[in-house]
Amino acid sequence: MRHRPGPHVRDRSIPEATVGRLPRYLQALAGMAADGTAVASSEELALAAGVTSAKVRKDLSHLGSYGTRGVGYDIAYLIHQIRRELGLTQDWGIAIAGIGNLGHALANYKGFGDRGFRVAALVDVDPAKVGERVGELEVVHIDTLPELVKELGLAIGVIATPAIAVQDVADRMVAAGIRSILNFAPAPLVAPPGVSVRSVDLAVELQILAYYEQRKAVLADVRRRGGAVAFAPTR
Amino acid sequence: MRHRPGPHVRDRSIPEATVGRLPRYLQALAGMAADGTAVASSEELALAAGVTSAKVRKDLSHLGSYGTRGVGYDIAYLIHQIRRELGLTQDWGIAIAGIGNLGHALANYKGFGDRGFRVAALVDVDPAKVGERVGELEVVHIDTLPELVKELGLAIGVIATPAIAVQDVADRMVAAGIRSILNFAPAPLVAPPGVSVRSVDLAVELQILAYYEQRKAVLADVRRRGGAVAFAPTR
DNA sequence: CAGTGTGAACCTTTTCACAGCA
DNA sequence: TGCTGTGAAAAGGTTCACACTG
Repeated sequence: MRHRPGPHVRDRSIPEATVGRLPRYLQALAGMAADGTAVASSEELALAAGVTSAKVRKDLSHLGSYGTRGVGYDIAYLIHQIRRELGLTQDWGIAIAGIGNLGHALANYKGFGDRGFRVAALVDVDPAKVGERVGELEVVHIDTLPELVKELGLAIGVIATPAIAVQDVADRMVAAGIRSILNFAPAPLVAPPGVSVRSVDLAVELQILAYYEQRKAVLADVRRRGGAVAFAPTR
Repeated sequence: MRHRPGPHVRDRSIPEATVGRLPRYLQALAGMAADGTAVASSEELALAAGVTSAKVRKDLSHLGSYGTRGVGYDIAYLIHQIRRELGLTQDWGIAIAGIGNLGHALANYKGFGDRGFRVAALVDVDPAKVGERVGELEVVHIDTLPELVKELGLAIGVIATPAIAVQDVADRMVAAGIRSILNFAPAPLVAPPGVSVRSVDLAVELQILAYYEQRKAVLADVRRRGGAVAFAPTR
């Protein structure tokens, strides 16, 4: 049950896999624009984004026909269209919960501001953390989240707490009116329907690499004995 | 061209999607074991890991038949099997390159040590950073990477540099003998075949959330006018 | 008889290959 | 002529449903 468009409601949704790649195209296009390039073919864009040209064409075709046959895509125009599609024409206020090592790093991370996200609030449960200055912000107690969300118009919450606190913090965020959560803590999280959640677990990424690394060792061994092998995926 | 097993070489590879979930099962199982539970059904494990029970059974079936019909899975035994499959019975030495905000946070991140990864080296190109102590380690110049890799037996490199430095750092890592790279910098990275790469871009995750957040607003609008809607995926 | 293990159906994503347009 | 846009085919992943077994 992914799509149930009503009568006369054109389905404007874009495949999930494509949504996941649009930010990378945006980044690649920004690099080209900075170099003064005006037009890019699907082949060039694919190279810069690290995917195949067929994927680029298929992905972009979901946004509309923004290319010119025989020529390529107008970079500035395509950047605009992707930004519009991703909803990056407005800027998004985000709240970071859990101001430990990772929370600090996220609060200071330049990459957010550059790409339309404004770190607008830092919250923590620990009274000892409250009042600490991090960059231009002061850490406040998580109890004030409901007011912050209303006053600052926050839509996205980032969780950088220890695993044990995840569900509690997520519940508080949802209660405060936040409807999108990015979770960095190594624990799953349940949220009511209508709230989007993405989880990034740093150790999980390493464990996946370890699997393929180990596999390479095993395969090298097999190969030495005369079997054929295939390389690990690189995503 | 993913698989080309030679004659008499049984294909022991596990689907990529399954590999991506095994670490989560491991985590869920660890939690259950800590609670003193001895056996878990696919239903219980699914709940704890945030997936469906059919997925759990299918995923685990790729490892072998480690469950008991009518009963469930022996937690301790299953943990052992998954750890073995992921290659977590050995511990992996990792090198972190780029000791800025994010590099600091990663160097101090407890979650790595807890799960079989040992941060064994911190490197940077900036001479001003060299010599700085972070936790129990001292930052050394990236030029010493080849010796570090050999002496410490490092296999995995983590890149936490600015985007501009990514490719250079990756090339140095590969030259030094590292064959798995986890990249946190917001730039794509090309590596020779045989080197696995995973990229995690914090701003990309936010951009994906922004898309669904924006979409919810649009859909709420459509719904108000009488159309039917579907919710954004929550992965 | 509860719950695993697994074919088969279904859905999504990727890749192919080429018609059609600037 | 060169490159986009897109149907059609192939591959990969998920869900269903039930035979089988401890």
